[in-house]
Amino acid sequence: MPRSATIRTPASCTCDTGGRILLAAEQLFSEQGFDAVSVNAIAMRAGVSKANVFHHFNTKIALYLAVLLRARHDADAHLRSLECGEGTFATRLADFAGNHLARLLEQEQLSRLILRELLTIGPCRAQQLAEHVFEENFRRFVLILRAGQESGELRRDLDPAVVATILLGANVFFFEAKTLLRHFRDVGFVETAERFTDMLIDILLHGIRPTPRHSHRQPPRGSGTTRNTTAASRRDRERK
Amino acid sequence: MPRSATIRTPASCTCDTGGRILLAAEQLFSEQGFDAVSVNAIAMRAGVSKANVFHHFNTKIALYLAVLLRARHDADAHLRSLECGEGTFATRLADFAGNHLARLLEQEQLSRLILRELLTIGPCRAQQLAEHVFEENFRRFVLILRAGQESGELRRDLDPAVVATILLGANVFFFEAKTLLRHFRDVGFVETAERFTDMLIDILLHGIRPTPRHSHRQPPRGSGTTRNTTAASRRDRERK
DNA sequence: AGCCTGGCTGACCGAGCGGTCAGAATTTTG
DNA sequence: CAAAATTCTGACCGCTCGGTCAGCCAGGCT
Repeated sequence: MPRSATIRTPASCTCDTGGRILLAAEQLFSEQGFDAVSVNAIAMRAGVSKANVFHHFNTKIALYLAVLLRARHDADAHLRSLECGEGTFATRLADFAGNHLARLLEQEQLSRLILRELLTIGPCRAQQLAEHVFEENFRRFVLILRAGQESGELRRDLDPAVVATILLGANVFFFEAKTLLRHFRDVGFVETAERFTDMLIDILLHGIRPTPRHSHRQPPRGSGTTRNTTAASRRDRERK
Repeated sequence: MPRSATIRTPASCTCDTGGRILLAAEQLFSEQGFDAVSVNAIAMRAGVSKANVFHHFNTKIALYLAVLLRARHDADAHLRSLECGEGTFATRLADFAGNHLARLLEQEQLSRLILRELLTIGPCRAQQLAEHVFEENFRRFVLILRAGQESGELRRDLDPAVVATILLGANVFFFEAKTLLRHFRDVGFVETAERFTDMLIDILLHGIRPTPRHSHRQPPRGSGTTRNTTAASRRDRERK
């Protein structure tokens, strides 16, 4: 039995051959999609023979599943590492939104891979896998929102799932369309994801209609030096 | 010169052979993407021979471009037909959001096609075409928002493009993820797009934090008979 | 030494791909 | 009616695809 029947453990994969294949596959799949990438191309980028790819992963689709599986593993590990329970509702919301968008952007290839999978309808391939990926984040987020409702910091007449959809959708669309948005006029917020998160949270919290609080601070457009920390120093104002 | 060199006019395409091919291609491309669909499959669904497909469209990619072109034509025509200028800012916003989401849903296949195109990075294929599709809608929307700022119904310290991104992103994500969201618990708004639009506009206008206005109307969860008209009868409350 | 085992490879296979072409079938034109 | 033009098809081409297979080669064991 020369073929490795067990799925390769997600860890320990940058030095051995299987890891190189997995890495190459991740890059190519997310750049061009499943169908457009040939096993030969993966083998060439990994610096091995095509037959060797089939030696490590029985079929092309098994390799694809391994890539998706590793994506899920990484996502879970990263998000769980910053499992936050402290802070006000607003700060937790901003933290979640900022971290979610940051992860989308820094794991650009995997994000595209999963979003592409989302568009492929039907019970085919690994849709349930992407489902698991999303459900974990979604539920964790809904929990934060529920807590906000119980503490009185979030309107009780809102469906938390709708709020979650709006926030996640804004982030995902920002990610999907940023190459397009960059070419539009009227758009100046593409390069700084933090500014987008700030404005998103601001809009979600206060709405877009004029209020006495917002009518006076007119020029927040100047790009100051508000950087580095994700969401720690930006919530000086507005608390409770 | 047997081949039709000129691109087929988008209209007049359900009876003649070229139209049948175009229709079949639109369905298959949007279901499975460009690479996963063979010309043979398109020909079979259209009920013609493969060679006949190449008789009407010189190459496979020319056929793909024709499909995208027709999508843009239809989108422009439909959206321009309801070019609204009357009503308050809130109603115009709700109208735009509702119509945008309705079009996403009713033209499901084409929407998926364009979103998939959006995920394929690089200067390849017809990305600039999708760019044109989006830019038209985006600018029209930003114009509505600018008008709201000038009339004092929208905060002047907000970047209109950010507001547009949030709203469009919510709709697009609702569309993309609705098959997934349906399987989640905590989610009960998937089947009725109108309810989602209502809550989205509500959140955008008023924010998610408790206000005296919203603290009393607790149970909007019951699914009444609020249907049929897109956004005409729903703005009885809240005006200026 | 011999041998075995597992990672690895070049050569190969059948299938299906996008695309071509000569010519049949049909319609238009004179 | 016949001729010309157009629409359409079956057979075919070169090519690449996912996948297979016999065997090479290095290292560990006895």
